[in-house]
Amino acid sequence: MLDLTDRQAAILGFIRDTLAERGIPPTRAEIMDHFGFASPNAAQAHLRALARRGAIELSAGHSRGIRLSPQVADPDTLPLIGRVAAGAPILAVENIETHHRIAPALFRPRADYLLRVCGDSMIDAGIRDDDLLAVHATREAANGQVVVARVDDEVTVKRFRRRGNIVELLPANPAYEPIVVDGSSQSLAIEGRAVGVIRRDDFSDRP
Amino acid sequence: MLDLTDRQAAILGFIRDTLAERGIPPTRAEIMDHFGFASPNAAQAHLRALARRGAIELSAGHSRGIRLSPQVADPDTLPLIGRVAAGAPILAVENIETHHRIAPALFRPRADYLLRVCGDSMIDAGIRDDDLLAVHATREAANGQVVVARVDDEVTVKRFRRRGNIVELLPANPAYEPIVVDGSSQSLAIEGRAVGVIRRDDFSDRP
DNA sequence: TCATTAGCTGTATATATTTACATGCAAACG
DNA sequence: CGTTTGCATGTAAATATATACAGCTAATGA
Repeated sequence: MLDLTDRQAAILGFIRDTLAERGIPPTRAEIMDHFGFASPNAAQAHLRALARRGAIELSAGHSRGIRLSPQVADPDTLPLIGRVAAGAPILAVENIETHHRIAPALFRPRADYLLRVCGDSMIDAGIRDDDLLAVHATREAANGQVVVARVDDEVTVKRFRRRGNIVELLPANPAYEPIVVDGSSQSLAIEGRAVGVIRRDDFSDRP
Repeated sequence: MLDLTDRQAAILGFIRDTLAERGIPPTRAEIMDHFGFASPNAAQAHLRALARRGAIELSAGHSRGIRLSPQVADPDTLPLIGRVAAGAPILAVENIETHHRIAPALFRPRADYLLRVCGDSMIDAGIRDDDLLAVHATREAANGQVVVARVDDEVTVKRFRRRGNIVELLPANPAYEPIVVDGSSQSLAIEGRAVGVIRRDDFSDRP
């Protein structure tokens, strides 16, 4: 995912540890001491490498100006995907609205991201407009599971059903029609499986 | 709780904000700039005052050596309440099944605990058996809101409606009857308001 | 083979940061 | 009434910190 060398991973680990133990990131000199470097510049070079790889962000001119990037910072956050740009991978940066502090392991299997649900086509399955759907990223789906699918660049949430060569994407709402994909005229890709839902709502019956 | 002056609370708030926005605590000079002080010593004096009151901890000789004390740093877990023992306060230790890593501030107003839902009496409001209901602990409820209420030692989740002296607790499922409390024969206590729901489920239509 | 990258040493310096000291005013406390 | 506390100004110095420059070795890929 981030493709760090062992050494870089160790430096990143030290930053994480310092943050956890002292509440502040380390200075170059502290990194130097911890790893036994003879020059603060060794630490500086590592930090720049980590920044280049997106593991950390550096803020110039400020002491301890090191911040862990969101994915690295807290393994207990999930990116929230809003409107998915046509053609872009779901997890592309431009689709990420924000990160929420929710342990991915709260769900089984583990959630990889949250997807904001648009429309009420799955309402009978208890999935409502504006819900945050917890999604496990996988290409595989079994009949009856609710999946995040991409049909001709359009991302949709539906119940999956395969019959021989034909895949049906079934809404859970009588007002909607099933999507039938025969594999030749349209392209279909399974992006993930729904593993949970989060709703922020006071359930009030008055607007 | 901590008995801070307004000014001290403002300083503490700025430290918290800086931490949230930049990932590092502010320096004395940054505090000075933000509040328009003419001297970094004003900030220094405030920090010492906050440390004396236990709101923060200072580590001498280190830049940005400010850390929020545990009580001040907002906790990022919510207790999960399972079966509520008769007579015990909801948040009593014996009711807490476990803690889940979910930011309380993900919900508005802030969630104080999660309650495992038993039964499907609120299914038409999208609250299902075994869901985790995010609850904001409060004694107050407005008509139409979904509340956690205690009627004669029994804890239940229902929609709240008051008509004069009579309170109705309405299920969202035609198979159930409303609970009517007239305030004399039965005791009623509002424990909190529903502010969200978390479901761990793959939504599969097969058991 | 040459450019690039990772991973360092060593030196130097500008600047960021903490922190002590001296001082003042107003309000609260015993 | 004297003392402490909250809230500041103003100055100065020690020290913590970031960061540039110059160079080195070994491994890697074009």
